[in-house]
Parts: sequence; C-alpha cells; structure tokens
Amino acid sequence: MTDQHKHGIKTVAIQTGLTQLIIRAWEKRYNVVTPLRTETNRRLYSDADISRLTLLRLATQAGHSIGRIANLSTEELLELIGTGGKVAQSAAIAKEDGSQETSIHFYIASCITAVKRFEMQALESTLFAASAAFSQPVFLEKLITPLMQEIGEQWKAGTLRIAHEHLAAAVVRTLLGSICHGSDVSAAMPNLVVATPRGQLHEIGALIAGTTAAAQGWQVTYLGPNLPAEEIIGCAAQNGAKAIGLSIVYSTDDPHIANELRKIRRGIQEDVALFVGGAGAIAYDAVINTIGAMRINDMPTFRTELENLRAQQDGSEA
Amino acid sequence: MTDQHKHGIKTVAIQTGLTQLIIRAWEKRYNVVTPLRTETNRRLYSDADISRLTLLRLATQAGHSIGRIANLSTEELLELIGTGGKVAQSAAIAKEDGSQETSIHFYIASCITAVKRFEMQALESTLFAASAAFSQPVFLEKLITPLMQEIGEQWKAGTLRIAHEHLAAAVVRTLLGSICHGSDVSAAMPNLVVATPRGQLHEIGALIAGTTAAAQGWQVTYLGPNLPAEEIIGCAAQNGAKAIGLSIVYSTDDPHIANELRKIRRGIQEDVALFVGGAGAIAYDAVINTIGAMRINDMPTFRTELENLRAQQDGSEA
DNA sequence: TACATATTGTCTATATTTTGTCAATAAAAA
DNA sequence: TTTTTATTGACAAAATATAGACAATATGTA
Repeated sequence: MTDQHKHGIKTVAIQTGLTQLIIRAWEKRYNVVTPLRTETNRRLYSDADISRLTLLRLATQAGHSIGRIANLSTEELLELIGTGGKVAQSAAIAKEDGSQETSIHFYIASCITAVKRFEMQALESTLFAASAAFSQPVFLEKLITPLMQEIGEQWKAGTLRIAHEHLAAAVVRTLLGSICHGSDVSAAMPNLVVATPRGQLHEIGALIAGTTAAAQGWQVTYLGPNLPAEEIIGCAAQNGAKAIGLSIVYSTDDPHIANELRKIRRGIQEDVALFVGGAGAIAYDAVINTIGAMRINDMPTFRTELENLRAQQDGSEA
Repeated sequence: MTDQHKHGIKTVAIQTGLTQLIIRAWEKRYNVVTPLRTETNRRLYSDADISRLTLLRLATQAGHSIGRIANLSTEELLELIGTGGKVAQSAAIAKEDGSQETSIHFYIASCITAVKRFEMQALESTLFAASAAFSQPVFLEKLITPLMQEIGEQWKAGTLRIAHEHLAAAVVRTLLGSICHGSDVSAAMPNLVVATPRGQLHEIGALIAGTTAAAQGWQVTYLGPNLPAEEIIGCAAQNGAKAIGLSIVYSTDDPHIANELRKIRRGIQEDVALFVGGAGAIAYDAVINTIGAMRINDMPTFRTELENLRAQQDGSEA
C-alpha cells in the first residue's frame, strides 16, 4: 500500500501549495528534504516529505523565514505553528497567476476544510498565517468577511452545520480580539463604542469594525453582542464617545431593532455619530435615515467616515 | 524543552504589537532585551523576550515613559501594570502575609476599577499581567472566576451595568481564547467538546473549562455559546470526542435546558463522558443525575475527572 | 514663565542578507 | 517532437541591520 517514495515533484507542488521552483530551491539551499532519485535522477518524494513541506509552507506564511526553520524537526515545526498534529491538508492550489486573489482563495479554502473537520488548531494557524501575510484591511475585508459569509451560505445550503459556524466564530473571535492592539491612552484619541443591538448575537462584524477603528487610532470601547439601547447610551455618555458603531447581521425586520435604534439616537448627544453596518442593516434603512444615523455598506466607507469624523474633531479643537 | 530563542523580529513585532523600528530603538537605547544573533547578525528572540516587550508596550501605553521603566525587572513591570501603579502598596502588603491572596485581591480591585470606567486597555493590561504573574489554574480559578462573579453581583446590586459586564466579558473572552493553545503535539490526545446549551449565552465558564482541559493535554473543540443539542451531538460524533463539557450560568429552571441535556446524553455514545458545570448547573441536578452525567462543582474536581478519564483511556488502549 | 535639555517615536539612507523567481542548458519522458 | 524535469547561475524584490537625523513632547532649570 504505502510505497514509501512515490510522488513526483509535480504532485508534491500541487499538494503542498508550493511551486516546483521553491521546492528545489529549498532543497538545494537548506536541505529541507532529501527525496530519493530514480535511476534517471528524477526526485521521488515520500508522504512524510509532503507533510513536512506543507508544514514549512504554513510556517513561512506565518512569518517565519525559511532559512531559520529549515532544519527544525517536524515536531518543532508543529509546535511552532501550533497545530495539534492535524494539518490543513487542503486541496490543490491553482497558483497560476500568483496574485493576491488566488492566494486568498487558497486560504479561504483551507479554512473551510479545517472547519468542516472541526480542526480548530488548523483553522487557527491558517488564519494566523494569513493575518501575517496580508495587511489588516485586506485580511479583514477580503478574507475574514468572505470566509464567514461562505460558512453562512454553506450552512443555509446544508453543507455545514451550526456547530461548524460556531467553531469558526470562536476562532475568529479570538484572533480578532488579539490582533486589536489599542493605542496610547495618553493621546487624546476619539472614542468609539462598538456593540450589537439587543437580539443580535453575532459579534464578528462588530469586532471587525472595532479592529478597523482601532487601527485608525480610535480608542475603541467594545461591548460585544446583544446589548440593550440604554446600556449603549449609558456607556457612550460616560465615555464621552464621539461615535457609536452597531453591527446587524440578521435581516429579520424585527421591530425591536428599529425601536432600539431610535432609542439610541434619542439618548445620545447630537454630535455623536451613529454608524450601523452589517449584512442585516439594509433592512432598517428607513429607520436609519429617519433618525439621522449612517448606514455603512462596506469597510472602505467606514474607514473614510471615521477619518472624516476625526479630522473634523481635530479641526474644531485646534 | 522548547528551543529558547527562535522568533524573528517580524514575528515578535506582530505578537507584541510593536513595530520593528521601536523594538530596535528600544534595544539600542535602553537594552530592554538582548536577543541572540544568527551568524549573519539577525536577531533571535526568546519567548521571555516577547512577553517582556509586551509588558513594556502595555506600560508605555499606560503613560509610563520607556526610559524610566526600561530597566525594571519583569516582576516590577507586572506589578506596575497589574495594579495600576500602586506598586509600593501592593508589594508591601503582599509581602506582609506572603500569600498570593492579597496580591490577587489587588488585581481584582484594579480590574473592577477599570471596568467601572470602561477602560478596556487598563483591564486588558491588568489581566495580561496577572496571567503572566500566576499559574494558569490560579489565574483562572482565583482571579477570573471571582472577578466575573463580583461583576455579576455588582450588576445585581446596581453598582454596575450590563454594559460593564459585557465589556469585561469581551476582554476576558479574548484573553482566554489566546492563552488556550494546545500544548503537547506528538501525543494522541483525547478530544473534549466544549459548549454552552441552547439559551445559555455566557461563554466565559465554557472557555475556562476549555482552557483548563487544553492545559491538561486534551484536544479541545470549542463551539462557543448557545448551541442546540443536535449540534453538540453531531460534533462529538464526527470528532470521536471522549467527553463533552457544558457550562450553564443562568439558574432559571428552564425546562428546555433539561430537555437539551437529556437529548445530548441520548445522542452520544455510552462511553462518552458528559460534564455539566457553571453556577446555574445546580438547578438541573436532578436531570444530570438521572441521565448519568456529572455535575462539576469546582475546577479542581473538573481537573481530577479529566485526569481520571484520560488515565482510564490510556489504560484501556495499552 | 521661558528657555534649555532630554526623551522618544519616526524617518532616511545605506549595506547586507535572504529568498522567490527566471533564463539557459541538458537530459529524460511522453 | 513536445513536455517535463534537473542543474546552474544570476537577478531582483523583500527583509533586516545600522547609523544618523528630525520633530514633537516631556522634563528640568533659571
């Protein structure tokens, strides 16, 4: 069954997600693997070689330079990446153009595979690698958002279960929380309160908003999901918040939500901006317009609005 | 065990939240860390370096200038951050009785203060410092648990609002998620599925359980809060889980919960253990006993049970 | 207060190392 | 023949290291 050495370099390249060029370069320079050769000098890789090369790819994409990790043992590599022995052995990577797009699709596919198998740590390491590989906006908007959307759709389609979605949300939740370093306290940064209205239990959107704002220098007060209007108002008041960000995912036209939005707008100062975003926000467009809040369609818009708001405040203070 | 020095500056920058520029500047000017070098002069940081740099970031962001704190020991940094600058008090008093008790009390007090003021960063820093200062069981059971309890009580008493509780939960959530990395890689570890039954939205207890189990070598599949019975069953089945951990906080004797518990027990294999913990679990004692689940009163018990279960499995396999 | 000094994050410029990629050539396989 | 692989050498982009400088604060002193 297991003819120990049997894979040609083409197969290995596809399975590991590396190019033949890279595989050969790594072998020549760092001896990362030592494949057998046929009588005619063709490389023959073992399964172990493939998994080792995959680990090396994950590690390098996580920010480790190949030269430093090339001679680590497989166990050390596993520890470095943090996977519990299971590797996101995802399908082929069609790296024909080598563009960011393709690469992102590969990451998303890897993540979905890990989610399907309930492999938390594989998901975690893949996402961590991606977060190191891309800029924060790209990571959030081109990877995390589509990933969660895809999972949601596969759930509706019956391909994935709620449990899968929960697992993914938990991992993403942790990652977003930990890459969201705030800035100096001393610096007089404007404050943004982020939450999800009562009844809205999904917090990933809110976290993305919070992370984005924090990256722009805002001081973010993150209150998480499912918060009543009075609480949001109270927090914003005590904090002297300059803006409030709400994320709505479910598009049920729950009248409660509309009421909550109205209540919030009434409860806060005139000059406090109120942003409402998320896939479900569009259902409340009427209310949002009426009360003078602003619906956020995409993250670039959100960033621009935040920027404007801060510039405006800086101006009025100077 | 772990190769002490292995992180490149890029990784360190990501993990500490500092820029490479700052890391190098701090090293050149104040020798905050002294990383090893490769033959070609590249810096190699240890885990201790990363944690020290993170502490320094937290301290500087809290208003301390780097020049003054650069040569503090890690312990001094911990106290500086953890207790909001009341170094003398805390140190003195803690030294008096020599126990952790007093020190922990200070940490909790600092946390509560931060929560009251909606100061996320202060809370985050304090908790991070505490997590570095104490062992994981102590941190979880003597600090996190009492802290969340205290917040809950102050909420009932009207001293704190829901928003405060949510903020604290969000910060704790992130921290617990990020310290919950699995440890041993090579060993084939039993799997524990952790979740919160449908209707239970508080996940901190579940996270504590998951973190504890992970520290004991279990491979934890964390599904988060509010999960229907069928989903938990399905995940456990697909995973070949050896145990399921549920956390119940609300003590409303919701009949749904009892049904969910029964459904789960019926749905999983005979030899899969079912643990039910949390402050609200006691209300369902009758059901738990009937179906042959085990109610967990405290974390030591939980640890012991996990240990037994694993020993038992190892025995049966050998 | 006003001035001088020190601190500190950030930037520039330059050198070196690292690493992915490519071109040319040859050999083997299809 | 055409395609794939191997080898070598080279190149360019990216990452890192170092030194110096600058501007905005912070601090101390007259």
